[in-house]
Order: sequence, then C-alpha cells, then structure tokens
Amino acid sequence: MSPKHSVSQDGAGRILAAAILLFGEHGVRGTTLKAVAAEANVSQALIVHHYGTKEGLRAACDEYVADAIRERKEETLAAEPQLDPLMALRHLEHGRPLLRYLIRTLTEGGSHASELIDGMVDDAEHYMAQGERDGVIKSSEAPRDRAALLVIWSMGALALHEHVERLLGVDFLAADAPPESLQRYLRPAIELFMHGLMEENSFDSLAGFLGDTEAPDATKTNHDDKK
Amino acid sequence: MSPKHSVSQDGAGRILAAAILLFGEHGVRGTTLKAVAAEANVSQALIVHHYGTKEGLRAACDEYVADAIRERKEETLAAEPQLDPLMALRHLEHGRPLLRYLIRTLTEGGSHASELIDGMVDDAEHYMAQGERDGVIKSSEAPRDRAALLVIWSMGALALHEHVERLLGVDFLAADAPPESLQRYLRPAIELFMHGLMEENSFDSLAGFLGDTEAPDATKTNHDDKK
DNA sequence: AGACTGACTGAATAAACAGTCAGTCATCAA
DNA sequence: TTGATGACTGACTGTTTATTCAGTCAGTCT
Repeated sequence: MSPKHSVSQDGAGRILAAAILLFGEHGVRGTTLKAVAAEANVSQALIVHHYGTKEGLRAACDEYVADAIRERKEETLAAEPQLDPLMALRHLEHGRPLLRYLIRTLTEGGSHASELIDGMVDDAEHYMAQGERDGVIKSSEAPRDRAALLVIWSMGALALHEHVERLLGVDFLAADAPPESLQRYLRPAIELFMHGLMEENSFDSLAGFLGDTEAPDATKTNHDDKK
Repeated sequence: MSPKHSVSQDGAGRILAAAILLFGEHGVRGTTLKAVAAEANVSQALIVHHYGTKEGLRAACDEYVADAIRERKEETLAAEPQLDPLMALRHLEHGRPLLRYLIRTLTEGGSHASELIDGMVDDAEHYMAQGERDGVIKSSEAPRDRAALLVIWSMGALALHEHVERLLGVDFLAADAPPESLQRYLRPAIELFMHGLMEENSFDSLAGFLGDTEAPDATKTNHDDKK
C-alpha cells in the first residue's frame, strides 16, 4: 500500500529502477525479465519472487512513477503557478528514466496516465481562471477546453521529444539543464501566447474550418458505428 | 522500387494491409507473424516469401505509409494552404489503420517519420511566410522555430489522440467524420491563434522564463555535449 | 510436351520467453 | 541450538517466436 518513496539499493528497489529504465527505453514488450535482472544485478527468479509476474512488475512501476510525480507536484504546486506542466515535470528526481516511462504510458494508454493528465487539466484550468481574475490571462469562450488543449500540446510535445530535439535543439528529458536551454521552444510559444498567430482581420478565411461560424451544433449528427 | 499505390487483394497486398493494421494497433513487437498471417488469410510462410523477415515487412509498411501520405500531400497541397497538418492527414485513404501506424513510428522513432515531420515544418514555414506577405499572419522573431512548434503541437496532439478524445470528445482517427466534429479542438486553438492567451501588459511575469528578457544570445554559450 | 517461374503451404527447428521449483544462506526470535 | 522467515539463486519447463525447409500447384514461355 505504501511504496517506498525513493528507489533503494536492495534487490526489490534495484529491480524497480531497472524496470522503469528498460520499460521506458524499449517498451514493456521489448524488455525481457532477463534484461531487467541483468540491469539490476539480480537473478531472474528474484523478480518473480518480489513482483509475481511481469504484469505485476509493470503495475509496481506505474505506481512508483505516479507517486513520484504526485509528490513532486505537491511540492511545486504551492511555490508558483506553472505556465506549463512540462516545467514541473522536468525537475523530477530520477528525471530521464522516469520521464521516458511516463511517455510510454502516455501514448500506450493506461488509467494512471489518464488520471495524471486530467489532474494537469484541472490545475491549468484553475491557474488560468486565477490569472483571468488577476488580469493577465485573457478570457475564453471555453476555458476548460482551452486548458485541455494547452496541456495536450505540452504533453504531446513531450511525447515527440525526439523531434523537438532535432528541430529545436531542446532536450526535454535533460532534468538538470538550465531553463535557458528551453529558449527555442519557449520563445515562439510565448510569442504565440502573447500576440497570437493571425491578424485580427483575417477571421473570414478561417470561418470555414468550423462549418458554422458560431453555432456549436449542426443539423446532422452522424452516429457512425464503425465496422 | 515502385510500390503499388493501393493495397490490392493478392497475398502480398493483404499481408501489407494486415501488418499496417496490427503493427499500428499493438506495435511491431506486440504483433506476431502468425497474427499477421491469420489477419491476411495466408500462411505464415508466405509473409517470409514476400518480405524476407519481420523487419523487411516493417520496412515495407513504412514505405507504403510514407508513400500514401506523400501522395495525399501532393493532392491537397495545390488546393489550399492547410492551417494544420492534421487536417491533411485526416483524409487519408485507409485512414484509421494508417494513422495508427503513423503514430507508432512518430513516437518510436524512425527516419521515415523524421523526414515526414521535417517536410511538414517546411510546408508550414512556407505557408506562414506567404500568409505574412498577405497580411493574415503575424510576423515572428523566429519563423522557422514557430513553424516547428506548431507542427509539433499538432502531431503531438495526434499522438495523444486517446486523451484528446477523452477530454474534448474529438476523434482524430475518424477519417470520415465531418469537420464540425473537430470543433472543441479547433475552437480554443483558433481562439489562441487569433487573440493569444495573455494580456499584453503581463510580459514581466514571463520574462523570467527566458533568462534574459530580449537578447537571444547570452554571455555564456553553453555547449553541453550531453553524457 | 517439357522446362521453368513464382505464389503458396505444412511441418520442422532453434532460440527466446515468462514463469516454476527445490533449495541455499543470512537473520532473528525462542 | 533450534527453527522459522524471507531474500535470493541456478537449473528447469512448456510455450511462443521468427525463420527454414522441402515441397505442391497454376500458369507461361520454348
């Protein structure tokens, strides 16, 4: 029920750390228990002894990572309202392996990841409502959806960190890197958030994308059960 | 050298379609040749006969998907400048399985995906430069980085389509769905692109994120060869 | 007809895999 | 000292995996 809050040096702890590392790097399916055992310098049988099955090990990893992030969140939450959930995530304790693991669960599904994202959206919505009251954030027609969009963009960029690094030279996974190293990501982002992307008078050319200009619902609601 | 441009009904074609479907759904490692053979209604040995190895099959899938997207791109490219590469992608021929496969290669690496993304950034940069000349797009201090950021956000949202669906009720993978169904994604996005997120006078509170307020280069250029 | 090609198959194979088992070793309480 | 507990291991097992092999069969040139 109460997992240890830092991976210790005993067998069980080393196994967990090795599993998070390898699961994050090659995926769960791409990682063998033998490889985990080798990485942790224990026998394969010890993994089963502690965690039962491979799925059990995966569940333990999920729980540990979720705990670590929750813990970190509570620390930074009081400090300063984060513009971006990425910021908070970048300073995790065992950053790189943990983030890699998180990305896997983010893209490959899993209820833990969903709860995490939902929590981030809640936070973002809350912070932006506060910012709106303080006069620094603009109001929105759909504040909840806007918060969701921003979180998704942030976490999506994290999921594509490989391409972010290639295109912008920014390594999201470097836990120790100084904030200046994020410049080429943050500068255009802030530019967009400050001034927008389009000139105000260019609304017409975009109206088409929404079908109707204003009405949120259309006449034909098509329920297409696929297959 | 010249792969067929639509999956035909002969063995090789059915195998390719089955592989794209299953690789996209369960990942390459999570898919057995036996499963592909069953899905395609052929013998396992026929897969090897046509594609040599599992990796050969994967490469053929990569090439087919890349071709399909390139083809689609050339079609829509002349028609209208796309605000968002997502738009173009949503109308692929065999949409759902193809997009699933694309997402896999996007997150799990692969040179094909990198080339694809780079091409999208090129296009976005070009279109926005045109829009700037036409007076509908605002100028940027770093147009290339801005284009990269927008593409990354778009494709990142695609990678997290599962969460987009849960949070916004928008299914990116539904190829036939009408554009209205994207409203809850597009509306806050356009809102942000039109008006921005923050009030103009709130610059101070953000300056910290960039270290220096304006200078793009600092005194200490840190070349940190990682590792 | 006969030689040849390429799509296609069932059966076999060797490796890799997750999980089992019997038992060693240290610690600690009685 | 004894006996129990739990971390830990090497050797084993049954299954699944990709890949190989030895062919069959339908067509197509000569």
